[in-house]
Amino acid sequence: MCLRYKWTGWSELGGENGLMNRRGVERQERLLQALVSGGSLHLADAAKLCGVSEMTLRRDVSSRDSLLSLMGGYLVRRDDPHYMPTYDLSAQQMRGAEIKASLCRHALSCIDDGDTLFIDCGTTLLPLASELGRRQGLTVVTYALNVANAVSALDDVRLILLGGRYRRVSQSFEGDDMAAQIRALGINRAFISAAGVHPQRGLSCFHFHEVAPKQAVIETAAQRILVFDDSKWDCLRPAFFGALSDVDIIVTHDRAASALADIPDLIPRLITM
Amino acid sequence: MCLRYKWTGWSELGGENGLMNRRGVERQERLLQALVSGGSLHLADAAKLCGVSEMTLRRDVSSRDSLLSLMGGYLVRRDDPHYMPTYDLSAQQMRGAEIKASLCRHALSCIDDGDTLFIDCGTTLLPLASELGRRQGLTVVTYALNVANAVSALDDVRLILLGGRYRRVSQSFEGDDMAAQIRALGINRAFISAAGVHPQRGLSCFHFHEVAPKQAVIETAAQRILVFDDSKWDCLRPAFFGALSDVDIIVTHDRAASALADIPDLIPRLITM
DNA sequence: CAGTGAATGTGATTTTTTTAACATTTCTGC
DNA sequence: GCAGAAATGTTAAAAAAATCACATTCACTG
Repeated sequence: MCLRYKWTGWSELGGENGLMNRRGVERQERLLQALVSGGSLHLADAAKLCGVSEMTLRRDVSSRDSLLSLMGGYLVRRDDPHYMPTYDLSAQQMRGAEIKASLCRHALSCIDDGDTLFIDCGTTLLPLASELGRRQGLTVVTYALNVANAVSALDDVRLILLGGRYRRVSQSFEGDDMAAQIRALGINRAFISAAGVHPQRGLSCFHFHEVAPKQAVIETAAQRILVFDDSKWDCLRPAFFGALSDVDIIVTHDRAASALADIPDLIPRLITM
Repeated sequence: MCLRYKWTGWSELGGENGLMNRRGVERQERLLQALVSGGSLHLADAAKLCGVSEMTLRRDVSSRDSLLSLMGGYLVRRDDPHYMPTYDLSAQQMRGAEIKASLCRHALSCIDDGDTLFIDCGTTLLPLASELGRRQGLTVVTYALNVANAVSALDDVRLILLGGRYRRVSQSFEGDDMAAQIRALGINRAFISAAGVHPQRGLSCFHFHEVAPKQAVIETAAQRILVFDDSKWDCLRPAFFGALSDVDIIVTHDRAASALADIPDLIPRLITM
């Protein structure tokens, strides 16, 4: 006889709002460890390993503080938004990602085997970093954690990370002597990003700690390649780091490309799509 | 009139054995680009994006030469280590992970709010790094990429990464002046890992480039905490970096713990489980 | 040690994904 | 334009996963 007058159900308690219990945390710890080096684990196997039912694991995973997630019956580590900017790509986001990817395809064509590249921070150049496996004998210099992670996955590419204090906002490092370190390296080709590109005022970014490395690279690299998408065109950001004429090549498209094409005697060479 | 005398069905032709057609390859190219930096895409979104039915994409994906794969309704890159199925997760491995996690729980109890910690490379201390969110005002110094990634996810922890040339084998960086940088920092508590711990010969690791930072830390840190599991006990590895008496605290258990407990006048304090 | 609430298990139900079979459209060479 | 093949769409059935409702177990407290 259904006399339970105030039953609210487990959903409310244990669902997406709740926190995991002690043993739940322990289980998660185990599974997380099992997946440290990536990979996925079928729910049934995981349940057998932990000695609990699938349902229990489902409940663990659905708690708000879980670091695991379940997709199609497989447990995977919940994506760190840090270096997984596009987790669950909707059609909208895809557009932006596709644009960046196509910019990077063009940028990739500038690269020769054996180059020593600099890759700037931000998300624009991330697809470039992931595609470098197609060239031989490359060395990549960067001060961005997300770029370093992408490059670290490529077996044939040497990686040099300029360390220092980590800045979450830009996912990059800030160091006193970064400029000096950059000057000590022989950078062949530098891929530079910008949060703002203005026809008169030139290149700017959000964070002041990015200025020193950017300028050091502009100063020392043999070839400087600016890559930016339309959303940055005609924008001013707090920290200026250079002029349009400080770069040798510009990779962009659409609005920015046609505006740039109209500038007479533009110094950088223009690559558009 | 069903006179088709030799109809074998599509399954045989288009299934796992077949190759993709021209447009299929184009579609895949597009989707692959969208997923360059990892992540996943729901089949329905992908279908909308490509302007075809879900079924068509399913057929693309199931062709032998596809670089995409489908898990639980989501498209992912087939080579993405994040989604690689982990087939053989033996109770053995699981046990190792569990041991490391429990060692790290003990290590965590050594930490006070406001500490400046050093965390060594390897997998042993990885669970420690992920748990640091429980303390306030911490600063973490490391030269390991995996540790840096774990710490970068924690909002309240300052991270200082000692950069340089990346070494895949140890997921850490090698730099000329790393020792100098470490000496310039005020490290409060250093968590040190070792690939080999020998009762007489002391502490060793696999890679020579780890020796300089480890020794610099041992030399300068206020408190040195060695963490290792049983599999390292009584082992000699190529590169020696210190003696047992160079550390202040040892966190371990089982075989190693009882052997150490038998050593008279052992200098480091022992924490076991 | 009964009683309570949290944690977990079980099986039915609903939803989603996968597969299969066949219809329809598009392409290609003549 | 037409035949035939290739590519894609549509629908139904099967399989798997996710959710739900409630039963059971466990760990405590008084």
